[in-house]
Amino acid sequence: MLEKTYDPAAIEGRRYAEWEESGAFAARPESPARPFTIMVPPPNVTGILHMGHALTFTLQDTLIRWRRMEGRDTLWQPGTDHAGIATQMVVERRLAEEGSSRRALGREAFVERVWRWREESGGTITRQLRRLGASLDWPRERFTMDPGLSEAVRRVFVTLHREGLIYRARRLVNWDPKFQSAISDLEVESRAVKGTLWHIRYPIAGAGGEFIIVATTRPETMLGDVAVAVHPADGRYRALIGREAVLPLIGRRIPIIADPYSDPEKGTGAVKITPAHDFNDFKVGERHGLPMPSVLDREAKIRLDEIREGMSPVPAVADPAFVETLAGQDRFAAREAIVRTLEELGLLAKSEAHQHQVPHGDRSGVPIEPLLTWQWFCNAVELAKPAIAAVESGQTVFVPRQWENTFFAWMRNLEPWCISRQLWWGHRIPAWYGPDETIFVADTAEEAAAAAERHYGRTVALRQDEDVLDTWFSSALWPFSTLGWPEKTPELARYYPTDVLVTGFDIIFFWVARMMMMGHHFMRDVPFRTVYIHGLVRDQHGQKMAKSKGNIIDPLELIDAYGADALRFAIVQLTGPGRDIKLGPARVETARSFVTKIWNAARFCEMNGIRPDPEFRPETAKRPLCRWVLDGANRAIHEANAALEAFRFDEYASACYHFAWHLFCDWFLEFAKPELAAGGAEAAEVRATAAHVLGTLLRLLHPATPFATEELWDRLGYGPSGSLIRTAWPAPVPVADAAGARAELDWVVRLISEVRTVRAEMNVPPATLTPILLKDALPETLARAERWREAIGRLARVSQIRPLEGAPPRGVAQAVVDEATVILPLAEIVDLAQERARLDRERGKVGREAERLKQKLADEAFVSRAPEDVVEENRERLAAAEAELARLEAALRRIA
RNA sequence: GGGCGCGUAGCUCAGCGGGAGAGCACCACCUUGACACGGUGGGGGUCAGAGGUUCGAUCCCUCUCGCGCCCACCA
Repeated sequence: MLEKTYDPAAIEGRRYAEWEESGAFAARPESPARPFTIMVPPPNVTGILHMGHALTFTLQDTLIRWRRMEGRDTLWQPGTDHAGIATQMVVERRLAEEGSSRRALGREAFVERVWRWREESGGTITRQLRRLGASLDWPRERFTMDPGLSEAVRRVFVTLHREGLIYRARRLVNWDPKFQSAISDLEVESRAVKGTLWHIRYPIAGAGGEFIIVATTRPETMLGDVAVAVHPADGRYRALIGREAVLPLIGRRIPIIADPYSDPEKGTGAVKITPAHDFNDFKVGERHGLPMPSVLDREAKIRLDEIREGMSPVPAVADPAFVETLAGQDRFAAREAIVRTLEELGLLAKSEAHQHQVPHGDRSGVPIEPLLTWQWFCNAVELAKPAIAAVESGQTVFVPRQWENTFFAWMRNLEPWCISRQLWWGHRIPAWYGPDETIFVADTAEEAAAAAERHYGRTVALRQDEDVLDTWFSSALWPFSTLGWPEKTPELARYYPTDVLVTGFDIIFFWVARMMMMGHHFMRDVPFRTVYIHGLVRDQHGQKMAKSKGNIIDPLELIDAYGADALRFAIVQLTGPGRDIKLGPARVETARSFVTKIWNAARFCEMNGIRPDPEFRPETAKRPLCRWVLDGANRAIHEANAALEAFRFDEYASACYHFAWHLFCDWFLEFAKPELAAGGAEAAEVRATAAHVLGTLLRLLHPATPFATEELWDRLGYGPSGSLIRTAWPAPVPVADAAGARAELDWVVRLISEVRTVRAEMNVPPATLTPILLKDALPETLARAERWREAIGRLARVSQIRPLEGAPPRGVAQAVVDEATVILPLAEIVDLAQERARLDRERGKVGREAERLKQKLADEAFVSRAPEDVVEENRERLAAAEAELARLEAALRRIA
């Protein structure tokens, strides 16, 4: 017999192992079934499960389990990402704790060390995903640095390079001084910083005492200034265009140029141009053919080697000796020293507090430094074109649709994607340099050597590029690299394009867009047909979870406390379209109550000999009760299907919840109790129906709450242990005269509810049974009441049901159900004044409704312009309201 | 600066042109033989505000207010 409450801890581990060992999660490439594929967004290999994972994996697992039960050949492709910067950071931090560093170790030993770290911690997240119940096809697990996937990366790089879509260039890039690596535009985030705007006097050359004042937040970069720009239409400076300014501290003469980049509204309207350290200045420099000296090195310290030549002392303006003291200083220290010196020289006109946006590395948290370096770039603009077209044409659809705008906005404004990183952990760029720096891009060192030999006519020593690729480069290949590309595997042919990608909006650009670019280019087809974008998990107050706020909720703690099913059901319930979800322990606790409720419904069935009956044909059910609950189950199936098809997880959950709790438990099982007690053929049909419907419910719920449903499926004998996961998704069954069954049962439900309401409001003690008298009831209503005497008696605490003959007794409470008035003779219990007030309230409510409808129907404009069916519906409602009103008034007269 | 989203019962959210809903919380009663992680009944909303379109607006349009997010050139 089932325990009184469900104990997830005792069951989950065993059930999961059973599924996994039986191969229940495995794709079946050889099966005739239509495939259904989801690629997991690969979590960081060394990561641990957080709420965001719990959300995304629960939703994916729900879809996968549903489609699997529908008979599709499901492939849910698992794997992990090497997460270049993130993982390197972790290992470097550990080295620092040991008093070592990656430089001390050297490249080879360091990379070795990262692999070891992966061995130690790489299994954590996959273990945690198992606890959540994720039915991933584990034997197919991939890692972005697996040999096969690495080969795919090299093949893509080589191909795109050959096509001119990957190239090496010396460009201004976002440089992260902490990691000492370039990062992409996406890895830069703007942060509001309270800074200072310094107004600096640049003396006009050959004009004693004249200045042009520039405003800057970055005086340390002025060492690399090559011009001062003003707007061509700015009258204030027109006379100065074409003249020269003397660059303070340095003494070099720099031109005053006219360029529309200069904004007369900003600062002083004159802007210093430092092409090597500012993206806009770089463009100005290119337009005007200006030199581009760098004054900051890879650590963002001052370097002077590119500007020494132009330095010369100028009294009261330039001081090369001071500048020399800046060499090797940190950018912020240099800033202070420069400002101090400018002030001493009287060149600081003004300094004002200034709030501005400063780009920071999203992982390092330090201000980004635009730096002129050699890097590898990918022509994202070109690759984006077919991806944009695919979304425009609907080959790939975003759900919710609005995300397509975000996607387009970004895809139509791309810059070249900087794909090289000056890190050690990652895919090393497959490019080799000859003695004269000729580049050989090849899949392997051997091929590069062969190409070099052909090129030079002799064997030469090659040096491989030191850089690795952006992590997202390999992630972009995930939908096909995991399936064996560049080999033409059966999996690739069968499972690409995938069906759905489920992920958060935060990686639409990083990942989704790039998979679409690469998928199109290499597979000539979209990587997925639907992109489902879910929200963020927040804490119960709507705050973003963050370590710094201390509001992190650990999904594993929730699983320990309430069970995986409860966490999963809570997530599914909360996942509506385009909204963040607020999840706290209270929600999960509520979801656990639901799981317990199902458990107890099953326990009731077990106790009452309700067992699955393979002989049972639902379409032959005769009892209205049976046909009614089967019809209810049919509707729940329809609702669940529609909801899941539309990715409405919330509606799927509420369809199950409502049917299970309010229809099956609250009414059906309660009605079933007397029938079961009666025994005989009728009880047998009720039993078989109950078993059938419970089976339907377990199947419907399995995608959301797999563990408890699987346990019950087994314990109640629905199928062999561990088989629910592969059992067919429920289909609606034919129900004879469903409308008739609904009419009958709905009336009974209404009658019982009315009697209960009256009793509660009249404070009739539950222990007191009351008879009810039916006035004006039609013969069929009386027959119906007679048929349901037992259930009504039990559920409404009614001792007997009689038609009212003659005048009602004194001291009654009354309620209207359709054409009949239900009279409860309460004699000494009833408080007449209270009953009058109660009926009066009812009359008021119905009267207001009737009045409203009457007015509406009296409105000529409404009747003539509204659609006929709407008018008709309103007429029917009015008739019903007026009839009820009349009965309520009659009831009031009786006790007046 | 540009764009997107959201303001509906105390809380969390559905609904998005014709009767204001759910879950939780709350109040009252109930330890009734599946379940107190339960049962029954109940109270609670000028659907942010103002205009407009319409026979009719929580729903469509405009504006205002409030909240959140994304993108954007460190003057």
